[in-house]
Parts: sequence; C-alpha cells; structure tokens
Amino acid sequence: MVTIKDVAKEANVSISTVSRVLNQSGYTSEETRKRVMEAVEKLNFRKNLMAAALINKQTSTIGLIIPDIKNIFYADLTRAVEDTANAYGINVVLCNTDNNLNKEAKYIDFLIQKGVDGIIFSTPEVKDKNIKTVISQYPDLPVSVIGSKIRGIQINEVLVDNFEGGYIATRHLLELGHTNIAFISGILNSFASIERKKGFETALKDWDIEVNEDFVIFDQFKIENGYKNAMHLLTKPNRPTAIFAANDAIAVGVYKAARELGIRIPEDLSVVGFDNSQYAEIVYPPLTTIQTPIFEMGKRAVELIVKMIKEKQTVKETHVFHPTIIKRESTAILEHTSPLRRERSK
Amino acid sequence: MVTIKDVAKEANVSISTVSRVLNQSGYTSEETRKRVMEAVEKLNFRKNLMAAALINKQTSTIGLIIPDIKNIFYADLTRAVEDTANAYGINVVLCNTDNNLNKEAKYIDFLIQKGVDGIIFSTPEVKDKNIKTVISQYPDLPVSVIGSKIRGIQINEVLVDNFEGGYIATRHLLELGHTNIAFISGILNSFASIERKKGFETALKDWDIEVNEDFVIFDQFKIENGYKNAMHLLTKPNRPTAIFAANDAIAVGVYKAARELGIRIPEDLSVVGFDNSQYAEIVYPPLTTIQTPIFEMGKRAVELIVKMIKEKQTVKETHVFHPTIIKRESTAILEHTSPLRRERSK
DNA sequence: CTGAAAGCGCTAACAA
DNA sequence: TTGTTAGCGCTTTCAG
Repeated sequence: MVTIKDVAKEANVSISTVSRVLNQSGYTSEETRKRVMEAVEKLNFRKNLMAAALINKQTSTIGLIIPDIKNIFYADLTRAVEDTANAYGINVVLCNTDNNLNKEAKYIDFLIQKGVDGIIFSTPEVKDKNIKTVISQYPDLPVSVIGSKIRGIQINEVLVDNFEGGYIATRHLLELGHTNIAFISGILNSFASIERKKGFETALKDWDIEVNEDFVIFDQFKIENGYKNAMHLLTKPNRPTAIFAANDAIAVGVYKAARELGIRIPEDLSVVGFDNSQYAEIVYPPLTTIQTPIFEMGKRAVELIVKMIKEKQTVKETHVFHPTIIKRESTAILEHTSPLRRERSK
Repeated sequence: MVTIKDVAKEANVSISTVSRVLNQSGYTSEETRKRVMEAVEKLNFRKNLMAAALINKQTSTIGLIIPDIKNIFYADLTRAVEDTANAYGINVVLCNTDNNLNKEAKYIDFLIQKGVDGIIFSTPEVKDKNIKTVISQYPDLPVSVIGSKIRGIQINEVLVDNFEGGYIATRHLLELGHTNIAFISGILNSFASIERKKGFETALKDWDIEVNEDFVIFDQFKIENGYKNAMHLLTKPNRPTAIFAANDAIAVGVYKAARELGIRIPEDLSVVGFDNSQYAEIVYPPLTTIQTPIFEMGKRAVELIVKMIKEKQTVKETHVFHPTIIKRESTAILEHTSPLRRERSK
C-alpha cells in the first residue's frame, strides 16, 4: 500500500507538504505541487480516507435505513438518495430492516461505530423508538426522516401530504359519480395509512357521504393483501363501485381479485392507487394513481444532512411535498359502469 | 465522544486492557473484564471502527456495483447481497453506475480510498475495463463478479447458465408446437444476450428449424424496447406465434404491444420471459419465465469475498447456477392458437 | 494478567 | 513556502 510517506520521499518533500497539496490547504509553490502530483501519479497513490476520517471526523458516508429494497418504492427512493449523495461525494450504506426494530438497532449501532456522517430513515411504521434513541444519544449526528412524523421531538422531516393525497384520490372518484367507495390500506401503524384514511374520510364528508366502516380496511401494503381484501369486498352483496388502494401494490391485488371475479376495470370498478410506482404502467388497464415526488424527497433528505454537516449545527426542518394525481385508465364515470353491476351493487 | 481512554479511566485499568476485553484477545481476569464491561455500559461506549480499521486493515464494508437499483432484478440481487453480508457483519455501499464506465471508475476509486474489504460487480455489459484495472492494480483486493464472464483474467465469477436458460425457454415453445418464434433481446454487448441467443438458436436447430434473422432483435433490456420491437414484429405479414423475451421487462413490452394490436396472449401469441421477476406475476396473464436463482447467486458472491478475506488468499472460483422454467399462463399449445391468426401468420 | 509505548496513515498547528 | 511534531482512537508487541 502506497502511503503519503512514499509520495513524500518520491517527491523529495515532507509529508505535510504532500498533505497540503492533496487537500489544497495552505500554501504550496506551483513547482512543488507539480512534483508531488507527479509522484502521486507515478506511485498511483490513493489517500487512505480512514486515516483522514480519524482526524476530520468525517467519513463521507451516510446510512440509509429502509424496510426492504425489493419494494420498488424504496428502490426508487434509494436511487434518489444515492444519486444525490454521490453528487456531494458521499457514499450510502444500505440497511434493510424488514421493519424489525432489533435489526434496525443493530444497523444503527454499526453505522455509528463506523462514524457515518448521518443517517436517513425511511421507515413507514410508527415505531420510532430507535430514532428517538439516536437523537437523544447522538444529538449532533445529522438525521433526517422521510415519510414519517416523529412525535415529541424536533427532527428533519421530509414528508408528502398524505392527507391531501387521500383527499385527491377520493375526490377524483367522487367527481366521477362514485358514492360506494372502499379504502384498502396498509398497516394501521403507519402515518401513510392514517393520513390517507383521513383524507379519504374528509372527502367523503365534503360530499355528504357517510363513511361505511366495512369499506375501510387496514392490512399490509402488499399485493397479496390487496387481493385478499378486495376479494372480501367485491363478493359482498353491496360491493363498492370504486376502490382507493393506499398504494400501488394493493391496487395490483385489487386487479387480480377483480379479474378472478369477472369484474372489469374500469367499467365495473374504478381503482385508484398511490405512489405512481412502476406497477402503475405495467398493469392493464394502466393505473390511475397518486404521485409522490420520491426523487425530490430523497434528494431533500440528503440535502438536509449535507446542510447539517456543513453548518455544523442541528437544523431541524420539516419539508412537506404535495402529491398529484396521475389519471390513467383505471377509473371511469359511474354512468359508464355496467348497469348489471350497478344493479347488483344496490 | 466516548473513547477507550474514558473507559480505561472509569474502570481503573489501562487502555490496552480495555482493548483486550473488547476484542477478547489475550488474557484478562474475569474480574477486570467485568469492571471494564460495566464502564463500557455506563459510558455507553462505542468503538471507533475507523481507528481500528487503520490497524486491522479491515473496514467490514464491501462495495456493490450495479447499473441501477430501480431495476427490480438488481433490487433483488442487492437484497441478497446485503442480507448475506449483514449476516457476516459486513455493510454494503451501494453504487449505481448506469453502465457508465466513468461513473464506475469514480466509485471504484472512492471505495478503494475508503478501504473496502471487497467489491462485487454486477454489470451486465461487456465493458470490463475497470474490473481488469482493479484486478491488476489491487491483486489482493477480494472481487467477485455476478453474471458476466471476464475474458483473459482469473476472477471469482458467479454465473447463471444463460445458454441453458435460452435453450429451455425455446424448447418449451417448441414443445408447444411453435415454429415461428422470435427472440427479442437486450443490448448486444452483454453476456446474457449473447448466451441466451445461442441457447435460442441451438434449440431451434435441434428441432430442425431454420433461424429467421429478422426474428432476432437486440436492443435494450427495457419495457419500451420490448414494446417497440414487438410492435415491429407483430405487424409483419408473417408474424411470430411465439416470442422469447430476454428478460421480463421486455416481455412486459410485448404484452403491451400485443394488447394494442388485439393479439391475445396466450391464444394468439405465446410469450416467455427471463428472470422471474416481480413483473411476471403482476402482468396478465401471468408470465411464463426462466428463473435465475438471484438470491443464491448474490449470496455466493458475498461468500466468495468473505472466503478471500478470511483465507487472505485470492481464491478464484467460477460458480455456475442453473436456471429453471416457471410455467405460468402466457404460453399455449399452437393448436389452440386462434385459426384466424394462424391463417394470417402464414 | 496488566501497562507502557510504538505506530496505523493522515492532518494541523507551530516553527523555521 | 516548507518541515517538524503532536496527535486522531485504536491494537499490539514487549516488559513487568
């Protein structure tokens, strides 16, 4: 391994001079600079960042904690985070927790031992014990949270207005004339579920429609759960004419159930998803869904970390992004809904 | 920040004793061990792994270089790698290169400066310049490559038998009675494309069917390219009755084209994909596809790295995994193909 | 069994 | 403008 010492010898200067030209700090004559660079080139020297980190207290590494990279939502988010971090010369260490608090705690411990410059959490469930511990135990460690609100503490938050998303989705259905709308959500213990449900209910109320509690289901944000619950809902004598799925995966499950039951989308059933993930364009008919600006959110989360690192002070900001609806072909005016089905659904 | 020094003071021992109990190296009396551990607990001490790495020359971090985590194939692979690495107490730094050699080179540089314990490459294209540079410049750095063969050098390789996959896929179609089979592949410069094509052609030859060069297309491994090329193929006067898509994304594009043209799958057109990705179960009808054991491959790649780290010698092994076909509903016997279409396709 | 001391590769005063 | 020196937090001989 080539060290700064070897370079110094080769260039006939002291190691501090080498350090200076490497870091462009302090004064160095153009001539020695050149000599050093030549030596660096010749020996193919690479600075040992670990040694530097020991002094700088900066590893140019951040940790990203998510449930599962296989979930496309997190894949998109991860890409956004990694791209942005990379632009700032920062690497990201990936941590898949499966929403397991113990696993999460272990990752956090490891990251801290490694001296990461910050941690980004995007953990959907309302289990913020670890985050709170980190904040209280390492108050100077830059942290930002994507997608969840942490109660009781000040922290960098990057959020999408889930209430608004739920409202917009439901309003779209309402405007198409639907009144019999179901909401299939993910885990109850998540801000996304809670807020989207509030948006759903508020829209219904604004249209003077009573919320049918049988039509509000919390389960998991997965295809199979969407399928299971849609099966349940769509085989009721008084089945909904529209379903608002709390994410696109659930919507995919709804599609599957509808297909098995011979219910056509959108003729017999309108479906709205959430996330505007890759799924939305793959399914048929293309899914109308709520778009969350994932890239922007991931980017902002990194920027907040970078800001904290640079300003060496704990900024605590909350950024709320607004969702938009992407209208595709999974929703239709109620009048167009097949009369037979309408009849049956009364 | 709490250091080993603080712990030593608290426990009334020297720092070397603390180091010893922390690493369970050398002798320590049970009593002092306890005292030290209590101090560790009390002060909530976390070892600074960077400092340790400076001496051990081990960072317990590996780099994973892929084109794009948003591509579900790589998301699955990444999860496999991360899970396995984590089991060995190793973190993974994610690097998305977009198949850009410059970007890749920068990542490699950064990883080496950080002193990663190894690098795993899963870069589909036949652009192995950087890998070769790494191997020659850092012969002791553990490296493994997933999915590609690097010519001219010895290196750890974890491969799937793409030829076999191509053969099996085509044989399945052949056995269903298809003779007019097209192959839509990804980029020509990838081992996957090349080998799968060979398998395709060999199967055809084994059935005494001449390869129609117009029916062999290389483009990109993406939905839109599958769509574009399927459009082209399916609007020919003599259109294929079956398409073997070199990955599931391309197959999704084929579905889209078929739908627009009113061609039913599998009645009018059989489709086989490759990868058995999430897409395969989301589309309708569920896609028959070739399964590559991604998890096993990712796992093996990490194990090879770990082996190299432990044995401190450069093992160079090639592991070939075998693909299997997952039969779902996108393929059908030619006799069942609608006569009208069959007529037209003559 | 324990402590003193050297040093990993680098940075940053401080002198010169 | 450059070199000397003292560490960063830890591990590891080597004495004791």
